[in-house]
Amino acid sequence: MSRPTMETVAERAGVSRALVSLVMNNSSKVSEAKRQAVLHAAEQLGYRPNLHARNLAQARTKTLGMIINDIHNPFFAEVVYGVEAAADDYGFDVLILNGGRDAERERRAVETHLQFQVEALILVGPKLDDDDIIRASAVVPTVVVASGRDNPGADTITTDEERGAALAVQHLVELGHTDIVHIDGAANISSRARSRGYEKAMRSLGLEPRILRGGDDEADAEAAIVNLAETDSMPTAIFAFNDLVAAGALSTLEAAGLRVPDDVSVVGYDNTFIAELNHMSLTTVNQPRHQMGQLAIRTVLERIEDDRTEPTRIDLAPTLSVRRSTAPPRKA
Amino acid sequence: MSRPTMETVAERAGVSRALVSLVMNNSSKVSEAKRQAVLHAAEQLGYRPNLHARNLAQARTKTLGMIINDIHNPFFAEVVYGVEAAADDYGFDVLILNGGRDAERERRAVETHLQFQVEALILVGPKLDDDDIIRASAVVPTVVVASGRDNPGADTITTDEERGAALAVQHLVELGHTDIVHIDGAANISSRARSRGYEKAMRSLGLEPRILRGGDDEADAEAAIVNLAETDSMPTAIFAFNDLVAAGALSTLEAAGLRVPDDVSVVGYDNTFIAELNHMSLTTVNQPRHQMGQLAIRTVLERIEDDRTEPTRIDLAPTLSVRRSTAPPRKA
DNA sequence: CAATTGCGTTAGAGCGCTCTAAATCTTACG
DNA sequence: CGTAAGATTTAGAGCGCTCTAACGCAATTG
Repeated sequence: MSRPTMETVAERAGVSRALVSLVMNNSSKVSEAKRQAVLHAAEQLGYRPNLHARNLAQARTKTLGMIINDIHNPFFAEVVYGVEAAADDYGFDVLILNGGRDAERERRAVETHLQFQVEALILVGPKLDDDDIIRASAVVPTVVVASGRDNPGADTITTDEERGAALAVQHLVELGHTDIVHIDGAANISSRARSRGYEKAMRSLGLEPRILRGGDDEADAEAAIVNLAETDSMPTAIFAFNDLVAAGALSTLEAAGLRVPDDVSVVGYDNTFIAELNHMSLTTVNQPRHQMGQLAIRTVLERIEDDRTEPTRIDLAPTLSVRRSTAPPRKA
Repeated sequence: MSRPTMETVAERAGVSRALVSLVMNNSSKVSEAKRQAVLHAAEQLGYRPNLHARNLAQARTKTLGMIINDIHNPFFAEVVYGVEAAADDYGFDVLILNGGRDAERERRAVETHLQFQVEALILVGPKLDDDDIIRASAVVPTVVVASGRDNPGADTITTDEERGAALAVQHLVELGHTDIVHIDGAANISSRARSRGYEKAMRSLGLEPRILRGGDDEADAEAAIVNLAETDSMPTAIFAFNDLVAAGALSTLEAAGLRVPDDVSVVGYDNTFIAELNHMSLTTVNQPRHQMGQLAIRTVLERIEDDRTEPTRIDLAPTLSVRRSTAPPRKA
């Protein structure tokens, strides 16, 4: 009652196993008659090639391993779609493993993928440290997506996050704001670049930067804003580390009786789903996620084919999506 | 320069290939000395067992195939976490494939999983039709999660969506509402059960149901509400098909100058991420997603072990998460 | 008509691993 | 010291597939 094999199909079709193999790989050198016979037999038996056997026999698997930082986070979903679209074009399967925001789990996921003999590894927003990435890329071509730092040994696809932050600042300044506070991402991997971008942009425009410690979600924003309201002066605009922090800012501000954007403008980062909700309508910095996913695949596959050895780094340009959470400051 | 095999390790450690195999499967009948020698050699060579070879040699793969309706949708993420946690306990790997809201892609994903010889299939909110599911479950034990209908041949894990809708109605009625409109999910798979639940609950409380055609996202809600405002009478409460539709209702209502919950109460469904945002704070029906994921694995694995043949159906109880989008109706 | 060509087909080895059965080595006991 | 029992180790077949080399046969050619 076990599954039919090529042998079974061959017998039924009255041909050799090798011929069945040729048909399955639609080789051109099979007579139409035999091809039909084989296909028919396969159909009848519900035959399905065993990928493990095939992968073992060929030296390759035509399979890519992708690890996503956190499947919860819709930011990564778009990248996944880009990856899948491109992989499809090249005829590769993509196996997805969930990192679950945990470096240890990611490490195990890498191990699993390697045991599956994937031909390349795509790490989306990895929690892994440099050593892990070096180790992985020593075994198989590796590309890191959406993680700002340099990834030794691996290809890297990111956006210029400093620039993204600058775009946000620039937009606010153009609206007339001069008192702009940044709530940062604390220990988050992208936090450094975004804060730096904010700070540089402010200074270059002759404005004084003010950075508050935030985090990566709503609750973190609340603390920062309460602090602002109580001990410090309220600015006319806030540039948040990401959309979630911005969402937190929105509700905390409104709870404090301040209106967005009339009293305070708010800018987020990532252009997630949340920012798009009409009810939030958050001005935010956008990263071309789909394109990033596609480029990741192209880069790494081309690396396999041309066996290039030095890693590439591609920095894409972020853009600003202006919505209704920003407006000129209230006239003093 | 190709990867080391068991043979390589065996040679280096001065033992037979079989012994290496025993060590890799940490068998108890290996002397400590040899075990160390083998582990050491493996370490030095960066040896990694080839899963394809292993899967071919054993009759089994210890791998499960999961297909997610849409990786964009955070609703499913929680289910994934439940599935992964449970699969871990049983020592199974879970391979994730993205359905991308497209039946055809899901069909291909099933095919891929079957070729990988997964031991069971977990379909989360599938777009597949009955025939597809019957076909799949004829080949491998299959469990469907979060898809209300009966799935012939497959195990099913859902919540009682009729009951969920009733909870929403009940809550609104307890607050004092009598004029409650439902914006449905149009062709969406869960739409029927939720509308039916709404309708039954209304009637059993002696109230007249009013159902408007919605859809599955924000834009669909807008049309429905505009219609309500222009040609029909505005109710005091709206029960939306899901959180996204509810979010759409929120913004459309506010754009029309109506306040939530002062003028109109709004209830969503699914308790996603969005509902939780402070700024939205949506009262919504919750499904125990994590538990659903866990149960899916238990059910299907137990099915493998006990080789039970008739499919099981588990219906979990939904609960209501009350937040700030609902309140007593304004006194007339 | 024998020799050559080329297409369609097949035999058989081999991919890296597990598993059974058998071989070898220890240890213990009379 | 011989031998049986038990503990380790190994040889070798086989998992389902691909791939190379070779084979059979019809068509072509001198």
